[in-house]
Order: sequence, then structure tokens, then C-alpha cells
Amino acid sequence: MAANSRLTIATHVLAWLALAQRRGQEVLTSDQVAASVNTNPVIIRRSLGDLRRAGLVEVRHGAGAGWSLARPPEEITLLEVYDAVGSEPPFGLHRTEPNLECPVGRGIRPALSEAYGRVERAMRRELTETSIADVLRETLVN
Amino acid sequence: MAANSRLTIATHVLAWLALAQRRGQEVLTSDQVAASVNTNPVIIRRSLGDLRRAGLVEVRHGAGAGWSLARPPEEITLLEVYDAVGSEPPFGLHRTEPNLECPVGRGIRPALSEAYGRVERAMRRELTETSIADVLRETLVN
DNA sequence: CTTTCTGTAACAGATTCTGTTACAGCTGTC
DNA sequence: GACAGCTGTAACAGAATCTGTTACAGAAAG
Repeated sequence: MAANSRLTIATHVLAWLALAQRRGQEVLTSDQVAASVNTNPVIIRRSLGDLRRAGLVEVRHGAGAGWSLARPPEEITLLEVYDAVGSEPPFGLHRTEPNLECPVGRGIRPALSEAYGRVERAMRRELTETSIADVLRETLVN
Repeated sequence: MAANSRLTIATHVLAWLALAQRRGQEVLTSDQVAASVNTNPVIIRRSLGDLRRAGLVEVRHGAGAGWSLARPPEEITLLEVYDAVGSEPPFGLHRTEPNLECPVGRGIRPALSEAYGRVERAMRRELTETSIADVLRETLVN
């Protein structure tokens, strides 16, 4: 499967908004953001819509419209972005129900759910450790 | 995207082989495994092929053919299974190259690679903590 | 040599993601 | 209040991937 790039796009958008803000530019339009990400403005608006619903960005309508961060970039973690974009969990259970007459088929789904839950918690814990400000700092040294 | 169920299928297969072995059944055919997972035998053979290439199972040909674990189930971790089935990493970078004339576009890929690397390492560390024997034990109490 | 099952190719259907066009709706400014 | 600028979202196309299925050549035990 093609890896999911939604977290990447959303993080790119937020980092760019953070930098623009630091440079004194209050808002950016989806066209301006799209120019940095090098994709279609609608893709950016979809991503920004996710981020707005999660309370991470604000939008201004009318003339001079555009987007800005709703919170300081130091306080926005990658976990919030991850949840905002609504990615699928990394592992899925069986698509078709296993044979419930087999002892393994009967009990494996709760067993795997627990194991997968531990892995996802470890992943989420690590996503908490990086903020948009961290990403921006790392970005600008490269 | 539909979550990837390859790790689930492979783990199911290994747990079933482990239980059969404990019950004195030396080998299982792909048809027998498919009956427990409730899917097509070719799906199982594809999964078993991955596991064989990783050295986790052995195959016997000819009459009375079938599959068996190559190592004790206590020593097979979910990380090995995860690597064997060759899943995509959970996060992908941009599909199209970002705008390199933008400071964010220029530096964000290495920055994100590092952050994603930390997350994947946390995930892999946690996958090491569960073995096929653990999964089978949890499965049988349910 | 026969039988049994593996290994893999080829293909169909479903699903998902990105990218694109199009257009209605909101809101400052004049 | 009309206009202009940008958002929000629907609709659709193309590419990619995954599961499931059929088919068949190949290996090896007896």
C-alpha cells in the first residue's frame, strides 16, 4: 500500500504557517501553502479543514482571507496532528471473520487487539515528543 | 486506506502452527490453515512464503506435505513477523517533491524522516515484547 | 510413476489516495 | 449593497494496492 502522506502534508502546512507567522505574515491562503507543498490547493484545503476541526488552525473569510495557527507551535504535538488527519491505525484485524470453531480463530482477535493497542500507545507516546516548533527548527537547519 | 491485515494473517498462521505442534500434529497444509483463518489457501501460501523466506517456518513437499514452525514459538517475536511480511512504514513522505525554493519545502523531509524514525523505533521496540507463544496464550484464554 | 501439495502467475473487484475541475457560500472593502 | 477574493465541498478520473480466485507447473515422498 502506498504509505499515507497525510500526516506529512499537515505537518508541512503547520510548519509553514508557523514560519510565516514568525516573519510577520498573519495569514496564508491555500494557494500560497500549496505552492510550498507543491500540490493542488484543494488538497491543502482538505488538510486545513481537518486541522481546523481539531482546533489547530483558524480561518478568516472574505477579502484578505487566509489561515493562521490557532495555538503556539511549541504546544502543537505531532500526536494532535496525527489525530486531526484521522489516519488509519497501522495494523488491521482480519477482514473476514475467522473460523470460530477453531480455538485460534475464536480467541485471536482480542489477543491481537491488546498487542496492537500496546504498540499504538508506544507510537502515540513518541508522537507526543515532537512539536511543530521542533519540526520547524529541524527543518531550517537543513 | 484499508488497514493492512498481513501482520494479523501471518500471526494467526503462526499461532495455529504452534498449537498444532503442541497437540502433536507435525505439519499443517495451507488448506488446513486457510480453514482456520477463513480465507483462500493461496492467501495463506503467500503469507507462509514470506515467513519461510524469513526463516520462521519450514515446508515439506511431496505426499504428506505441509508446514511447521522453524523455531520455538517463545522465540518468535511480532517484530520478526512484521519484518517478514514487509509492511509499509506507517508514515510516508510527500509523493511529489515539495517546492525547494521555500525554506520549509527544502528542509522538511529530513526533519520528518528523523521524527518518523523515532516513532518507528518505538513501535519496533514494543513489537519485540510480544512472542507468538504470548499471542497463543492470550488467544486460548478468550 | 503416482499422488499430494506447494509456488506463482494472471486476473477481477473493491477500496483508497491524490489530483483536478467546478461552483456555491461567506465576508471584508469599496 | 455590490463586488472581489478565497473558502468549503461535491464530483470525478487515474493510479496503486489488497484480497480473493482460478489455473497450472514443479517438487518430493512413497
